[in-house]
Amino acid sequence: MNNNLLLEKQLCFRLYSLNKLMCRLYAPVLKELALTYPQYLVMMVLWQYKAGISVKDLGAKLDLDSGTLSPLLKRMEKQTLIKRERDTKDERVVLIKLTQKGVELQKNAEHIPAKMFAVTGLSPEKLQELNLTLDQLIDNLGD
Amino acid sequence: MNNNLLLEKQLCFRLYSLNKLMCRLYAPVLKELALTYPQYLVMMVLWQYKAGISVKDLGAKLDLDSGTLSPLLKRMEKQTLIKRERDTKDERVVLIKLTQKGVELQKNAEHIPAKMFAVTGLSPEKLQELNLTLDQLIDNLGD
DNA sequence: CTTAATTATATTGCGCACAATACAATTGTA
DNA sequence: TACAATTGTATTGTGCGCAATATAATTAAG
Repeated sequence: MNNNLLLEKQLCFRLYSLNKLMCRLYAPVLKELALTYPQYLVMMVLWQYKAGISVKDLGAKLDLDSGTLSPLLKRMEKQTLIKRERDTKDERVVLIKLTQKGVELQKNAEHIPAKMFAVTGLSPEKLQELNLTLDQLIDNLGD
Repeated sequence: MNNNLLLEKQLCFRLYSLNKLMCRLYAPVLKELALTYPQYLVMMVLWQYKAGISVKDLGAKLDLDSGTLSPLLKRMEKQTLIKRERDTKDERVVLIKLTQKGVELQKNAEHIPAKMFAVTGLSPEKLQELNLTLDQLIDNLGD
């Protein structure tokens, strides 16, 4: 009797469950900023690239394609968090830039990382070690 | 300048990325069984509970609610992998049972765990250690 | 200069996740 | 025995994630 197909044995199920748990823990915190979880990830990139970034480069950072990003960015534009404008140098490129509202939202987000770290219940050392292991795994899976 | 909002620092982003990478790695393997990733998780539970299991208990094992499971199970029923029948003891309960086709599919899935372990590039010891850390984290996040 | 290939983005369709709601079956309580 | 509360499942609507396809702009090759 082969028992390798037990749910409890699967690394993939742990990652699947943890990702869902994380999303649920972030949801109420992000609701105060009127952001979804993927939108929060986009905002983190944009807060880092305040000069603007193309959809392509944004997709490379988040590992998402235009099929996901196009509608997501349109929703964010409707909330006036971002602007979308064609690059005059290359009309194929759409540049994403924060609006003033989007820039200012960062102040309301700066408390989040510490708050979320606290709920993990991990020590800083253990978190650091886990992050390194996960980075190695991401690398092995051919990111 | 607060740099805690960098994507690269987030545990949650690593879990988000890894879950997506895992899904993509499983997709071509599961396509041979005509299963999606969540359907594969459901099948693993059903292969373990061959006598049948209620939607509620299935949802408890997978941490999914009826809003996700109901349509998913209907699609699996349409593929004749499962049967859905009301419990005569309590008509509110819907029992999920494998069909003969569903039972036999297990043979075609037994090679998957070893194959997926190989692509992680982790040693058995490292995998074991990671699984324990993730279980602890799942526990801390209040599963 | 033309035309073929490439690139960047958008669109469509499908399958999850999940909040919110609805509803029928069961249980608890007076 | 009424009838209120609870339980188990289904439905609706929104937002991803991604494969497949389309299209316009740019670049490459001859």
